[in-house]
Amino acid sequence: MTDPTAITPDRRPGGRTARVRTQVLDAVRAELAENGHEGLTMEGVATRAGVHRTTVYRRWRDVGGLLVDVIEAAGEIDWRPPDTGSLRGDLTALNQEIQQSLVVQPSFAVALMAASFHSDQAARAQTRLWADRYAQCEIVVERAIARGELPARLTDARSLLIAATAPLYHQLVLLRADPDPQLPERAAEAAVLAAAAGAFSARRSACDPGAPS
Amino acid sequence: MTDPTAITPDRRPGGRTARVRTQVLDAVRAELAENGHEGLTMEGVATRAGVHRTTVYRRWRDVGGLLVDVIEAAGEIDWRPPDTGSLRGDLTALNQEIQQSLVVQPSFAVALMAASFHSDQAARAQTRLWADRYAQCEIVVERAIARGELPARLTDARSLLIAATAPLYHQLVLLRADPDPQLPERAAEAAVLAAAAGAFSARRSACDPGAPS
DNA sequence: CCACTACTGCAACAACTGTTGCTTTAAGAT
DNA sequence: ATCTTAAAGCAACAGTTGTTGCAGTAGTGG
Repeated sequence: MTDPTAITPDRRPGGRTARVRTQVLDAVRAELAENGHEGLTMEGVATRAGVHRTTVYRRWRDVGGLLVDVIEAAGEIDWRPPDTGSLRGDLTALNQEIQQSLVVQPSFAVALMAASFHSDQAARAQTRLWADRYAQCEIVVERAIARGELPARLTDARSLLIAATAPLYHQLVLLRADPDPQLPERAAEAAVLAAAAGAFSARRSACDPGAPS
Repeated sequence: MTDPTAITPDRRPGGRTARVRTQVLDAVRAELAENGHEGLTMEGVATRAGVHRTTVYRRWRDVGGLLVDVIEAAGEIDWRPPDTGSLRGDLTALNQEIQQSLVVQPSFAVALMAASFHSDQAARAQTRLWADRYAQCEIVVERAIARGELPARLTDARSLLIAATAPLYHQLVLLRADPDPQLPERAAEAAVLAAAAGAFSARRSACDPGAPS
């Protein structure tokens, strides 16, 4: 007999269960792309996935649960920041990517942001995803430092990246301005100039491993 | 007899009608503050306002309609940007105000942003409100130019203001980072340095009255 | 091939949301 | 004071959302 308290909790990851999961997640993405995050309902997802309502309710509980799963799946695709040979070029390319993802209609990225206001779970999942992305981007700054484009080691990569990218999100997501084709480059340029002038340096934060206590 | 097609459309702005409106809008603000934008339901607002559901449905149609009214009311309070004597000081103070409004729990500002994803009407109303606020802030840049802190006339006020304030919204609203007491000053400083280095200058946009075609 | 049971499907249900026709109240005009 | 009618209240209704008990299906291990 199988011990119910064993480490293996008698789950069934294979076959139908897995198939239903992909069907449902695909349906979520499709609904999200088609109707925006407004039109994302448990009912709609279930119908499109060819699965019964009850199944979706039981396995994902609510819309937030669905989004968490989708967001985490999005985090698994491997992504590399651009490498153009200059900091300004890298940041501009990065911003263009961001602008692209925010401008396409319907925007999956915007839908995720909007939806993350719905559920704490989804919000946390998205925060994790973004933290990962920014961490991956730090290499851009490190390369710039290695090339001597920035004051050595005195630049806080995260702050620089935020400064470079934040205006895009602000304009397109929060202010809902019309996309400006020059903005990616201008925002990147401004961040580079600020960095060269010594902003983003010597951030006295909790995680300063170099400082002898 | 009163001509029904007269300019006066036989509205009744006074008395009960006005009283109901303030009751309902107060209720919206209270619900928003208490339960966040999630807990904002027509039913809840009506009950709290001591008014019947149908009344709220008929006059405001849906949650978006309620928010439009609240947002427009918020635009009517007169607000002045800080005036500390220096660009850096002004922007820092402005950012501190923004951070304050985003950090207080529960945040009315965040609730409005979250809610503006719900309805196009609310989104448009909020866009208008924000455009007003940024327009009001341009005086801060103009004063700095007048003081000679910035390269004369070559600075696009709007871009500078966006660069200075965007990181706050990005960190606190979208990334949901813990508030950093130094961020308002650092973001302001970075924007000032970038401006001094000539970013935000000579924006070639549609509204360039000075250029002879 | 068979038994076990995790997972899904189904159907009936309660709760909530928004609508509609009608009645009642009270603001504003005579 | 009285009349008119915009606006609010009321009640009954349809549609939607989420839950629950039970029955059926199909992985998984023997």
